Amino acid sequence: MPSALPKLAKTAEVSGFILERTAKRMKQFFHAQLTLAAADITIDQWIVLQTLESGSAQSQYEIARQTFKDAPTVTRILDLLEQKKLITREDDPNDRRRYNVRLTIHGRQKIKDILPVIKQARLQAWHGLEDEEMSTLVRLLDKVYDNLK
Amino acid sequence: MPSALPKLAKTAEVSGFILERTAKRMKQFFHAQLTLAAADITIDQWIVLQTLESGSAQSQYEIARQTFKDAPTVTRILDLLEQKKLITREDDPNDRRRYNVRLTIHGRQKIKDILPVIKQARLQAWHGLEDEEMSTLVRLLDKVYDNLK
DNA sequence: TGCAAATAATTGTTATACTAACTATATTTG
DNA sequence: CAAATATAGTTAGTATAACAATTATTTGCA
Repeated sequence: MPSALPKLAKTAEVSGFILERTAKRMKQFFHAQLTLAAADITIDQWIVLQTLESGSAQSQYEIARQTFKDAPTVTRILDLLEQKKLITREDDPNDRRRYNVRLTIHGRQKIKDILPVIKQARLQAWHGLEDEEMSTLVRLLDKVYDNLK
Repeated sequence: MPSALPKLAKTAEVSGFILERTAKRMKQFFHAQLTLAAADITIDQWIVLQTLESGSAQSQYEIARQTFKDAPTVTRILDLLEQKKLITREDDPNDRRRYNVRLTIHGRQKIKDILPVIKQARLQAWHGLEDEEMSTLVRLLDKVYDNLK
């Protein structure tokens, strides 16, 4: 029976596709929930806001690192968040190349308003997955991630 | 011990992030491999080419459905592939709204040239994952995908 | 038959991503 | 200390992606 090898190759062929498809759908879904809630921010803007929420101000470099976005992308997302008055850029007194990016009060309020929407969306996304399945999924995805470093 | 519930919430919080991170890295990696091989196409253009490879000409609607891209995205990717003379759009004699999209000889050659690069990249991406792990991953991703329909 | 609804594709707008090139400032090192 | 190098951030160009609106054509049904 010569089907073992072809089957393996076939799996590798579709897995990348399934991965991308799911990630895309997830993004679409969260984006749709934000639109529905009239959140007036995108999911990527949300990711940046949430990164800032931990407390202290952060450089754009640090934001890029934590969100896995690149520097130009962070620049533009921050431009939009600044327009919406959700963040400010302050000059860093110790390094004049840098900004310290901070949430405004308005930005903190936005997070408070939107968090329930995000939590609800997460519930739906992971519905029916056991605890153990979740950690298996994360473990396998991390393995792939490490393979591509 | 009150850690069971928080741990669950925490997992749901990071899983979407891990999923997106891995999908993004995968895309970056394949894109980098194509660039390295001077393939002169992007990964999304590759996905469309590969969809066309099965043989018969296809409508843009069909390409969109199979690749999970939307119609405008397919239109623009095909514009680029047409510029590069890798595909042609022929009028469909039975339905004047449609095009039959076909690979050119040049397009078929491009696939032949690039396939080894893609196969090698797949090997690296899925390195160290058992057969069973692969199918588990696909099963779990599909479950999430279905949750978001 | 005739008209409303559905379908295929395009165009326009906004956002994200990658690359490259650029400015300004800091750091290293010879 | 000065020159080379590295780092932080921005700008520009191209590609992908979602959404909405538009055009042309076909289908469905009264």
